[in-house]
Amino acid sequence: MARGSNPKLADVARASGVSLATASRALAEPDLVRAKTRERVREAASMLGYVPHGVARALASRRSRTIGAVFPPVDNPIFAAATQSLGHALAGAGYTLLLATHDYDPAVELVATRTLIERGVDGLVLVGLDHDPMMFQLLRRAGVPYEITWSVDPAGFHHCVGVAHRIASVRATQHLLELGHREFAVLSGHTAHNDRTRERLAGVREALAARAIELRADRVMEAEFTLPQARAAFALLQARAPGFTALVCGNDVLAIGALCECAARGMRVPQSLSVMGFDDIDMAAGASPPLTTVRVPAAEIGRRAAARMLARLAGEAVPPIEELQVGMVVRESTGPAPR
Amino acid sequence: MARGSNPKLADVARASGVSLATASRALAEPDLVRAKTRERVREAASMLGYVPHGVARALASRRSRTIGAVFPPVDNPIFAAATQSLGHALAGAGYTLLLATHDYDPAVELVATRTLIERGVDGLVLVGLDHDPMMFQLLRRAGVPYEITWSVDPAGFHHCVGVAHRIASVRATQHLLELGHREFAVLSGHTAHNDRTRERLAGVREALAARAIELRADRVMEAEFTLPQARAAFALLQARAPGFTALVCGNDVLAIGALCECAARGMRVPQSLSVMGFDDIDMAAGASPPLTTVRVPAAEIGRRAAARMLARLAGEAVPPIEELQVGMVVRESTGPAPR
DNA sequence: AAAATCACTGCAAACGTTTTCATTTGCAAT
DNA sequence: ATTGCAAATGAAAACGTTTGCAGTGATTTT
Repeated sequence: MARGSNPKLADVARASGVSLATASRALAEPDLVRAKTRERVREAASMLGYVPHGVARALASRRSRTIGAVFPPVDNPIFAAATQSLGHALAGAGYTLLLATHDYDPAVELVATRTLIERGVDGLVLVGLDHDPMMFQLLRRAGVPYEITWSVDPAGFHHCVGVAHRIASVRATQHLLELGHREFAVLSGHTAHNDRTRERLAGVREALAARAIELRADRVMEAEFTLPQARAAFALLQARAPGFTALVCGNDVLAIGALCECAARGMRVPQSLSVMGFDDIDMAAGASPPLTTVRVPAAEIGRRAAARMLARLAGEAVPPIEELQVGMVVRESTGPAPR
Repeated sequence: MARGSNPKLADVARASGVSLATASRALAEPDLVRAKTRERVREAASMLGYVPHGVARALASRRSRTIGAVFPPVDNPIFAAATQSLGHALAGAGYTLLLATHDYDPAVELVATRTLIERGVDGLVLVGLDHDPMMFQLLRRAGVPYEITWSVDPAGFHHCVGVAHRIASVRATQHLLELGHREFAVLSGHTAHNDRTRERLAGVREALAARAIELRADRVMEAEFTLPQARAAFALLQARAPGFTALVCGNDVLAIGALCECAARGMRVPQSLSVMGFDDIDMAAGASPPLTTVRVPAAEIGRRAAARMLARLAGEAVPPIEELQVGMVVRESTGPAPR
């Protein structure tokens, strides 16, 4: 436990007979010192087992090489994938990802963001546009650059990389309409504090309204993004307002939950009910029946967010808005409407 | 972008007419200053919108209130659950979780660990016992306390909180034996750099050996922990050495992959093949058929790891080893052996 | 040969806190 | 009033780097 006795840069400098400044440069900016000196310092460093003190470095240089991410729970596969690729891309550039999660609670999110800023992150990655108003004030005061993921800001006010949820949702609904469905139900995520969910729901409404088809209020149900909750919500939907032939789900987790419940009650998909997902998580292809869904490039969003942030930190100009394309993936959970 | 102009503690001190030291104490150790002074300082702080500079604080106090975690990819639901609960528990105690992931590559893991140590984490949470030998040297030199999760160290050398993979695996295999199965196959995770996987496989072998039942080498297959890989591996297993009636899987992801492939080829589970999982992820209960598996308390492992680490940092004595109980969850993917 | 340029190197001042130690203050007991 | 003591405060030294500026030779230019 000899933590206090860790070699510091001063020890390396002494061991290699150079000044602190030169030792620092030899390790951080190799081009600035003569090759021979550089080698001497490096050797001394590895000899002593020197590990730079990142905290001190951050204080002195006013950059921590750390990016914070404030995400919903990563037990949702799409967020797991995005954080994964985000972290990977950042690590490749010598940055570390500091991850915080918030359970869809804006207050928790605010605290987490504040904590990350205190920890001195060089940049932040957020999810969606719905935040406590204090968030943006906090971000502005701190002068921390941030990227918003998943959503794109129609006002063009924030840097964003995401997809057009509403349009994708319209397309998905149209797919069902083309199959002849007229009786719709929606298994949505909670719309409070979640603009993606709201947009997706709005997309369904928009597509139906365009054909003058009613979406009954009792056929819209909100549930948490977990399998058990989704099953329960679907059961409730069936009990409350049966008779729909198409179910549009806020995401794949909800859709797969619905499929599980269908299987459990011997309901045939897609013969008696078509189920549409959203996201195209890994599970979707393996579900039974394989889930028709909208592919959202989650990992790509993470990668792009990393790339954009790194570019901005390097002082490069980055287009404020980057919209990624989504695609319908038609599998076997949707079929012609029964009569 | 007025980052440079952020108020610092000195500004707060000046504004409230006290010294730097008193201002620091008023905010960090309220009991040490007179109530009246404390209020004056607090007021000045919120007036100015003062946000403490965590990096400077960490440097001066030699504690960062940050815990690092080096995990396999969190797209595996068990790790997502564990990091989630870990982060939660730490946040509740004013600590931040710094998460790094490593794709089951010991070299990457070593670099990530080193990075976290450089960042000044107060403690580390690792997964399993298989690590680059340099890891422990690094940890010892840095004097950073660490907790190993999932596995328990038989030698009692490290602080651990985990489960007895081998014994659980023996039990799971016995369950299949009791159902009359004699022809076994194993769909295992990669055993390199993964002691949990090896122990689980060893458990199967042990249980079979006890009944003098052979496990043919061509009936053991390793695959990555993803659905598509699992499906492919299962297909290969079927092609290479068909005829087994029981399939023991290294985890639920692999098992569900196998179930998907069974469904795709019209193979009836459990009538013609029994499938056994491991972990009891959310999906397991919803799979079709619902998966028989071994419940591993992933979230609880995260919580306990946090509690243990916090206790140790607070100087409390913590029993070095904590073994959590696992339980068989018998659902519908296992049944009597066909004849 | 002097001057100008260049590539390195070193000194010392940040960076924004916490914490030790000494000093002052407030208050109760003489 | 004085004393004694604890509680509250302040001055200044860390914490381990980076970095602006100045200095040193060596090398080139005039």
